[in-house]
Amino acid sequence: MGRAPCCDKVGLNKGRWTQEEDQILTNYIHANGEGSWRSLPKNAGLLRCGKSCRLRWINYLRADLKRGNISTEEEAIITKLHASFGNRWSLIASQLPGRTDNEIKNYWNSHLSRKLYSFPSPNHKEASTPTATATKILHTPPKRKGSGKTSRWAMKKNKTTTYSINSSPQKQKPDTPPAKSGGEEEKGSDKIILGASDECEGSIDDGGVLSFNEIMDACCMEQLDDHDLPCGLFTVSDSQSSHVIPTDNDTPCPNKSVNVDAHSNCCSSNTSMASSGLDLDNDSYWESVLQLNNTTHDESSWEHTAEAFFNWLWEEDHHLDKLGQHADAQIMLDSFLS
DNA sequence: AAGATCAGCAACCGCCTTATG
DNA sequence: ACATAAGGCGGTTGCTGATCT
Repeated sequence: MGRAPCCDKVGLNKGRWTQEEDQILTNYIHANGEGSWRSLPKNAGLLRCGKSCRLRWINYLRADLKRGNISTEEEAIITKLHASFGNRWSLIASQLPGRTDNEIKNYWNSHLSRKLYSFPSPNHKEASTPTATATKILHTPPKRKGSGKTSRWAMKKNKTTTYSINSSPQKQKPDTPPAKSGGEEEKGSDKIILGASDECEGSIDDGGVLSFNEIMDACCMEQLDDHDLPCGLFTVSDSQSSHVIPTDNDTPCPNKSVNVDAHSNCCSSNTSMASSGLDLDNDSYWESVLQLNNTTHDESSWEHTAEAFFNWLWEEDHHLDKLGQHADAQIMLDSFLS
C-alpha cells in the first residue's frame, strides 16, 4: 500500500491567497521549515491544498526572490537559454538567482515570445527555405486548448521586435509596419522575418507568424520529409557567404573523422558538417572542436562548426540530453551562445 | 463616462518522475 | 516488485487593472 492521498480537496480555499494566509504559511515555514507539504496545511491551520502551499511559498513568499523588473541582462539570458533548452523553465530559472520558473514562464509568454526573430536566409531555393516551411505550417491550424480569449499577438499588431540568430534584440521602429505575415522575406533584405505566435490562428493571412520552436520543428520536419534538403536554418553567414547548403551535394566528406579545418577546406562551402556525417555523438569530435575554438581565428570554420552544432542539436530530441554527457559540448554551447 | 478590449500574472490542472510503504 | 503518494514541472485558465473606442 502506498501513501495517503495528498488532500481531498473538499472544503479547501482556492484562488488568490489572502495576506492572512500568506502570514500563516510564512510563520509556519519559518518555524518548521519547508517540506511535508501534505501535512503542512493541516498543521498550519490553512484551508489549502499542500501543492498550493508549496507553489505559493516557492513563487512568492520565499525571502530570496527578486520579484518584478526583469533586467535586459536577465532577458538576454532567458532568450538564449530558451533558444537552447526550450520550455524548460525550471532549468532556465536555475540560472537566474531569485527568479522562479513560473515568473520566467509568464515573462516569456507575455513579453519575449511575442517578439520576432529574424534569421539569415539559408538560400534562395524556395521549397526548402524556412519561409516555405513556415508558410506550409501556418496553413495548418495549430492545436489550441485555450479559453477562447483573443490572441494577444493579434491584438498588438504593430508590436514587432526582431532578433538575430545570436539573440541580440533589436527594437523595430514603432511606426514600422509589422512583418508581413509569417515568414515573408523583407524586401531588399537578406533576412527572413519569422515571428512568434503560439496563439496565431494558423494562417499567414491573418498575421500569424512563427515562434522559434515552431521554426525548429519546421526545420526538423523538413529534414525528415526531404532527406536531400538539409535544413541550413542555422547558417550563420550572410548571403555572400558560400557555405549555404546546396541540396544536390551529399558527397561524404573524406575528412569526416575529426579535423574540422580539413573538413571545412574540402567540403567547405557546400554541405553542413552535420549532414556530411560527422559523428557529433563522439567525444573525440567535441575535443577537436574545442581545440579549434582555442586555436583558430578562422571565422568561416567557426561558423561551420556553429552551424553543425545547432543542426545536430535540434536534429533529434535526445541530442539535447547528450549535451549532458559531453563536457566539451557544454563548453561549446556556452561559447556559441556568448 | 462607460463598455469593450487588451495585457499581465497568480494560481490551478494534470502529467511525469521519484520516493516510499 | 509493485502500487501509490509526493513532489516537480509545464501548460493553461481566468481574474484584475490598464487602455482604447
